[in-house]
Amino acid sequence: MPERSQQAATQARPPVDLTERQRAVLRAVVEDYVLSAVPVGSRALVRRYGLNVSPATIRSAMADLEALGLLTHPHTSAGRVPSDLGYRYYVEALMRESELDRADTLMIRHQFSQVQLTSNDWLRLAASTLAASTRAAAVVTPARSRRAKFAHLQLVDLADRARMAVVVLTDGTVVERHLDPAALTRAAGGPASQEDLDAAAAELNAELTGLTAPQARRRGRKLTPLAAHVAGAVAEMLEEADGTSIEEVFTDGLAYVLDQPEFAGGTALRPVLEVLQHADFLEQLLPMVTRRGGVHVIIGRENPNDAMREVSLIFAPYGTPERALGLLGVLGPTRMAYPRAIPTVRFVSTVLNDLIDSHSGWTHD
Amino acid sequence: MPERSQQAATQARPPVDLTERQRAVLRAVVEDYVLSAVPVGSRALVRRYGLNVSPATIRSAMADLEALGLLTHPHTSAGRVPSDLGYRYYVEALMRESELDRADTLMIRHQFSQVQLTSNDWLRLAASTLAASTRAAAVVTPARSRRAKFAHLQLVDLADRARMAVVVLTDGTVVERHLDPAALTRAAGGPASQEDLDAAAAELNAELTGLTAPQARRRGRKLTPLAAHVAGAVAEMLEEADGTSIEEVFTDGLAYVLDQPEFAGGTALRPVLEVLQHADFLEQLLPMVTRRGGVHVIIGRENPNDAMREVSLIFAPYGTPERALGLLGVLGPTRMAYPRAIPTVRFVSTVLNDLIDSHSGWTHD
DNA sequence: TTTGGCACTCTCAGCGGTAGAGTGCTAGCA
DNA sequence: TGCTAGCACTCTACCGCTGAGAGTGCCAAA
Repeated sequence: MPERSQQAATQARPPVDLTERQRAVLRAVVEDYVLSAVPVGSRALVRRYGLNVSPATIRSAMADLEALGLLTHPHTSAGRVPSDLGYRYYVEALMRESELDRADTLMIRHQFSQVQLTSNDWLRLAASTLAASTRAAAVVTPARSRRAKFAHLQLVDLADRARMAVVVLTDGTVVERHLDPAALTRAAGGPASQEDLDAAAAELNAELTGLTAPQARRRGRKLTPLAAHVAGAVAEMLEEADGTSIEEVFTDGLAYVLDQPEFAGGTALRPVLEVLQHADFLEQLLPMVTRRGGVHVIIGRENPNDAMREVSLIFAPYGTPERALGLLGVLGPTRMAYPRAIPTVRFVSTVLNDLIDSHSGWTHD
Repeated sequence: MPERSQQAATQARPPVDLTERQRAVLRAVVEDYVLSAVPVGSRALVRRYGLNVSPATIRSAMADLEALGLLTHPHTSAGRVPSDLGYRYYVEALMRESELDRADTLMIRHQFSQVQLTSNDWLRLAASTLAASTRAAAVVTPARSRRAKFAHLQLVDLADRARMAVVVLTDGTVVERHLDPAALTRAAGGPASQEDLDAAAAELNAELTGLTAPQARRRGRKLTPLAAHVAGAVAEMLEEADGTSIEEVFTDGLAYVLDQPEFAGGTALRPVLEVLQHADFLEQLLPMVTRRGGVHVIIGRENPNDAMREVSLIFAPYGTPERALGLLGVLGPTRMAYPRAIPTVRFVSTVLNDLIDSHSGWTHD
C-alpha cells in the first residue's frame, strides 16, 4: 500500500529516529490508551501485548520516549499517556490504517445511491455516515466557490402577492430572498404585473449570466427601472454568497463526543460546540485544508485555536477548486481512533466527489 | 394587563387554592431557586425577602406546600425546591411577566429590519436573539405548510453541463435537486438542448401551477416525454416537502445550557442534543403548539418524552395556518427564568409574524 | 395563629490510613 | 552491552470518621 502523507498542518517536523522496541512500545501505548482512556503502565503493556520482555525493560523504553516528548506522565506514579507529538508520530509512522470493511463501503455507497435528493440531503447523509462510522462528531460544510457567478434568476409569485427572487449560482448554490413589495411598486412606477416581472426576469437572465457581484451591479444600472431594481437585489445576493461566511453546517454525532470521558466535565465541551454552531473556525480551516488535498490531521495543540487544545480534527476537502469546495471531517478528543477515522474521512470525501462528478454531465472537458 | 393563558400542554389542572402567605412563599422559593440553583431554606427566605414573620412560620407554610405537591425536598435537612407542579402554579398564577425593556424590543426590531435577507437569515437571527435574551438554548424551525403546492419551476444549466431543478412552493419554500444527466438524455431521446429544457420548464410551469404532489404526478404523465420525466422529479420533491420531516433546525445558545449546573454532569445533556440535532421531537411538538396559538410552556415531566423530564420548553408557533407554520422557542432546565423567557418568545414570534406580513404584499384578502 | 426553642438529620469538607499501581534505580546476569 | 529482578518510593483512590453548618419538625408558650 502506498504511504499516505499526513503531515502536521502547522509545522513540518522531522521524524525522530526510534529503535524498533521504542516504536513498538509507542504504538502499544497509543493503541491501548485510545481504547481504555486510562494511563497505561509497563506491566499492563507486557501482559496485554505479549511483548517478550520484562516490565522493567518497557519502563526504560518509556523513559526514553518521555525524554523525546512522545509520552507524558499525569503524575509520578501513574502510567504513560501519549503526548500530541506522540500521536503525531503514531499517525505518520506507526499507524496501520484499518481498511474499511468491504461491507461498510458497499453499504455507504448504497445509501448514497439511494438518496438521489438535494445536495443538502447528501451532506446530511455524509455527516451521519461519518459520525456513525467513526463514533465521533462529524461536520460537513456545503461546497461553495469563492467567486460565485450568476447562473439564473426566477421571480416567483407566491400566495398573497408575495414576491420572491430565487437566484442560482454557477456552483449550484441556490439563494432566495423576499422582495419588498412597496419598493417593487416604486421601481415599476405602479403595481408590477406578472408580465412586467417576467419581462424583468428574462432581461436579467439574458444580461447577467456569468457575471460576478460587482459586474452585475454595474450592468444592472443600464437596464429598465424594474430590472435595475431587481438587479440590485441580485447583486446583494451574490455579494453575500461571496462573503466569506459558511452559513449552514451539517453536524451529527455530538452525543459520541459527549460520551468520551475527557468531555464529561462539561466545560471542555465548550470549544466543540463553538466549532459546530458557528462556522468561523471552519472558515479558518478551509483554505488550510484545500491548499493541499487529501486528509488533514490536526492534533491537540497543533490547532491554531487554543481552546481546541484537547481536540483532534480530521478533515478533507471535497469538490473541485474550479467549481466549488467544501469541507468534511470529524472531531473528537486527541485520544481518537485515527486508524479508523482517517480512511473513513477519505472514503466519504471520495464518495461525495464521485457524486458530484456523476451529476456534472456526461461530457468532461 | 389581560391574563394570558398558559395551560399545561398535557393535562389541564385546576389551580389549587392557596392562602396569601402560601402564595408568597411559593413565589419566593421559585424566584430564589431560579437565581441560585440552591435549595432554599426558611431562614434564608425571610432574610432575603423581608417577610415579617419568623422562619418557623415559613416552615409551616412550606410543609403545607409540600403536602400539596408544589415543593419538594432533596433530603431531610435540605431546603425546598419547586416541583414541576410548583413551577406550573407559578407560571399560571404567580408570575409577573417582566416587561421586555423598551430598549431591548427596539434593538431587536432594528436588527430584523436591517437584515432584509433570505428567510433563513431571519430564522438564524431569531434563534440568536432568543438565545441571547433568555440565556437558554433557542430553536427555530422553518415555516412549512402541510400541503405544499407547486408555484414555479426553473431548470438551471450549471457549469460542466450539470442540470438542476429548482422548485418554489406556494409557501415560499425552495427545493432543489440535481437531475441525473443520463436519465435526462434517455427521456429526451438524445442529448437535451437548452431549448428543449426551456420548453419543458415552460410546459410544466403552465401545467402544474397550484397542484399538490399527487395531482402533479398524474398531470405529469400526459406531457411530452422530457417534461413528463421532470414532472416525476418535481412530484417527488413535493412529496418530500410534504413529508413530515422538518429538516433544518436553527439553534443557538447551546453553551448557555451547558453552563447550567443541572447539566454539568454531561449525561443530562443528551436529551437536549437529541432535540436540537434531530427534528423528530419538534415534529411531535408542532401540531400541539399550533392547535392553539400563543406561548406554550411545557415543564419537566409534563413533557411527552421522558428523557426530557428535567427540561422545560417554551414554544410558540409563527406564521399563519393558511400559509405556513413554523415553531420557535427556547429550552432549558425546569429552573428557568419563565417571567423573562415567556414574553421574549412571544415577542420574537410576533416580530417574525410582522415580517411575514410585511412581505406578503400590500393587498390583504 | 405565631413564635422561640430544641432535638434531630443530613450533607459537605477535611483528615488519616491503607491498598494498589506504577515508577526509578541499582546490582546482578547472559 | 543489554536485559532482568528486586526494592524503596510516590502518588491516587477509597474508606471511614469527625465536626461544622444548615435546615427541618415538633412542641409548648405567647
